[in-house]
Amino acid sequence: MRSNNIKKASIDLDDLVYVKANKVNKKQFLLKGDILITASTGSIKIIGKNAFCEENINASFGAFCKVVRAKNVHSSYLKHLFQSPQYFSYIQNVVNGSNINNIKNEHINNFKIPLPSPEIQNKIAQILDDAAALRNKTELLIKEYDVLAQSIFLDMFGDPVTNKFRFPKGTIRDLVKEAKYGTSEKAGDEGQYQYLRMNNLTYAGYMDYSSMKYVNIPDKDLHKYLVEKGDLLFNRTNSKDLVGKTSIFDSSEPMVIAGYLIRVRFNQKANPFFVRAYLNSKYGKLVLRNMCKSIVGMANINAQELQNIMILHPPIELQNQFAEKIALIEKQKELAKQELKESEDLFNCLLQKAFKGELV
DNA sequence: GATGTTATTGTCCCTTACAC
DNA sequence: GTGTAAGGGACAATAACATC
Repeated sequence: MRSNNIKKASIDLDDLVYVKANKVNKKQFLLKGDILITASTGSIKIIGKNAFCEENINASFGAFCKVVRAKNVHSSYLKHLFQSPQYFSYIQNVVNGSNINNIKNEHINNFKIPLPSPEIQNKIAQILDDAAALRNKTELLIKEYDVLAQSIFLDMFGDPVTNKFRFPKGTIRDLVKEAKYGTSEKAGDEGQYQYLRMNNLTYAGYMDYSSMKYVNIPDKDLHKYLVEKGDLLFNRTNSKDLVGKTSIFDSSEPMVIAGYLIRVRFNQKANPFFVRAYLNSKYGKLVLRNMCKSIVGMANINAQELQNIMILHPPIELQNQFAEKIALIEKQKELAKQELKESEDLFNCLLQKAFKGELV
C-alpha cells in the first residue's frame, strides 16, 4: 500500500505492489477503522491526504505512509476530522523537507482535536456520515449519466465492430467541412483570449475549463484559431494513452486553441456529438491507440490521419436524435453537479462546526 | 534489526520551440 | 501543416541515512 493507493478519502486496491512475506510485520496490516496517511511525497498538495479503511485489508503500508488507529475515540468521528480543512491547514504548516515533503509521527501526534463525550462523538459521526452519503450518492449519479450516454449510443447505433444496423461506412473525411490546427503562440497568464490546451480536454470527452491560460491573437488571424460552440476538438499530440482526446467546445466565451489541438467542423452529414461518442467509445479509443505514431514517448495523429478513420454513417436525423438525448442528459448532469456542489458545501460546513465543537 | 525520516532518481503529462 | 526534441512540473519509486 503506497501513497498513490490513497484516493479522495478512499483506498484504491487496483494498483498494489508486493513485498516478500518475511519483510512484513503483521502490525503493518491494515485493520478496519485505520486511517492511512501519505507521509512523504514530492507534492505539497498530496502530503497528508488520507483514507479510512472500511474493512480489514490484506495489505501492509509502506514507509511513505502512516496509520492512525483509533483508541478511546469513535473511529468514524476521527475519520471525518482527518478530512477537515483544519487538518489539512495544520499539515501545510508542519510539513518539512527540501524537494520532498515529509510529515513525522510527532506531527500526527500533535494534531489537536476536540474530544466530546462518546455520545456526542457518535451523534456527530452520524450527522457527518449522513451528509457524506448524500454527497456520494450525487457523485454516483453523475457517473451513471455517463454510463447512460454510452448505453444510448450502443442502443441507437450498435457496436461499431458488428454494425448490426447495417449503416453505411465511410471515412471521417466524408463528414468534415474543415479541420484546422491551432496557433503555436506561447501560453501566458495574461492575454486577450482564453487559450485551450490539451489538459482542457478530458479523457472521457468533456471540456474542463478549470485551468486556463491566455494568448493574444491579431484580428486578421483570429478566424483560424477561434472556436465556436459545437466545434469538435481533437488532441493530436500527447502520450500514447491520451492522444486522440476528443471533446466538443460548449462555451459561449471566445477562446482559441493551441497547435496540438485540431478544430473540426462538420458538413450536413454529421452531428459532432455522434462523432465524439464514436471516438470516445471503447472501439474508438482502440482505433486511436493502434493508429498513433509513437516516437520518443510522444504520440501523434495528424489531421489527415484523423480524417482517414473509418466511421459509421448513420442518417443525420438519427444522429440529431442522439444529440438531443445527450443534451438532455448533459442538462440533468449539470443539475446533479450543482447539487454535488451544494452537498459538498454543506458537508464542509458541518465539518467545520464539528471541529469547533459547535455541531451538537 | 526494525522503524522512521529525508534525499535522489525515474516516469508521465504537458508545454515550448523549432525544423522541415 | 506536421513531427518531434527538449525541458519543466507533478508525482511516484527507490535508496540512503537516522533513530529506536
